[in-house]
Amino acid sequence: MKLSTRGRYGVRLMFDLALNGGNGPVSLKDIAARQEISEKYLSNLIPPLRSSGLINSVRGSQGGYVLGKDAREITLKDILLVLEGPMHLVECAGQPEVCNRSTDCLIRDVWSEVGTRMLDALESFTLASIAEKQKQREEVPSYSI
Amino acid sequence: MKLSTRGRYGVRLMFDLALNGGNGPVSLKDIAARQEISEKYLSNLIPPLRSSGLINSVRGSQGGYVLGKDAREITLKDILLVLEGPMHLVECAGQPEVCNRSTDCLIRDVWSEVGTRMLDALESFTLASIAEKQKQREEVPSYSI
DNA sequence: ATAAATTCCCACTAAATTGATGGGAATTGT
DNA sequence: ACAATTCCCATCAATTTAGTGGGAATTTAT
Repeated sequence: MKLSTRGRYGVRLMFDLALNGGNGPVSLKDIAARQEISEKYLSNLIPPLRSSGLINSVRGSQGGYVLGKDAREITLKDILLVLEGPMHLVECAGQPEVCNRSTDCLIRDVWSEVGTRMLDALESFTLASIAEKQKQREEVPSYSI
Repeated sequence: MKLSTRGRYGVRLMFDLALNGGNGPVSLKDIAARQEISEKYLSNLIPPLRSSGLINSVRGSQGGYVLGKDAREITLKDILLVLEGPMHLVECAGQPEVCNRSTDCLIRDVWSEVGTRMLDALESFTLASIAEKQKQREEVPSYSI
């Protein structure tokens, strides 16, 4: 039940875009450098992010990527659904026809419930809200010695 | 982010025990037959379940397994933790030392929060509560034609 | 005693998923 | 023209997961 690197790196990519995308497109090279992730690996995450509208691209020199919509409207759920596929805990959560035992179908309801709560939690975080927290943290001086 | 078969089958095994363990130990063979899962595969799940106290075993002919404690005290979280290991969404959720970038550490808090909510959801289901739901479902006549 | 049923414990193989990399064509600003 | 980029093909390696095999030990029933 671990999140794959694909999902984790994707979120960092998007978060980096949210923080650094203020003035023009940001190149993958820059993101990769800041996040210390192989540019090559990140490039694999681009197509799904782009085709789902979460990012837009600008080709050519000085090109790069920008968020496809406002950071307040992009949630972790959005990003992870695109990169990890439907996040049902079990296959049959969406397709009842896979499951023909009654006891099993009962348990399926349980998985659905848990999955829903998980997705709700993921949906409650937007790129903007995470960035906001970050800002607050930087403002408040540390009390440690 | 799918649950592995290990976890799913493990829950079904435990649920089967909760339903059929009223009179004496239940053999793996019976569980495997009812749940339509290879007995061999199920046998792999036994050692961790046993060493964690979720089940007890009775060896020899007429032997089998019984729940290690009351069905009201066994949650899905208990079962999945034993079979799938710590369910942090990311490695560093428990060990901050793995992560040395501030932006990353911020996101780590997010993963922790989501993980906590997920575990809370899993903890809210006990074998007894699931069995109870099952009973209710069987009592209520269906209104479909 | 013997046989049958059953847990228990070793290890191994096959399949699927995930992580990571390579190379080159197309596009665009300088 | 050139350099910086996205873009799109594909491949390889590593890890995890699924599933199987065989036999020793234990206990009950006959």
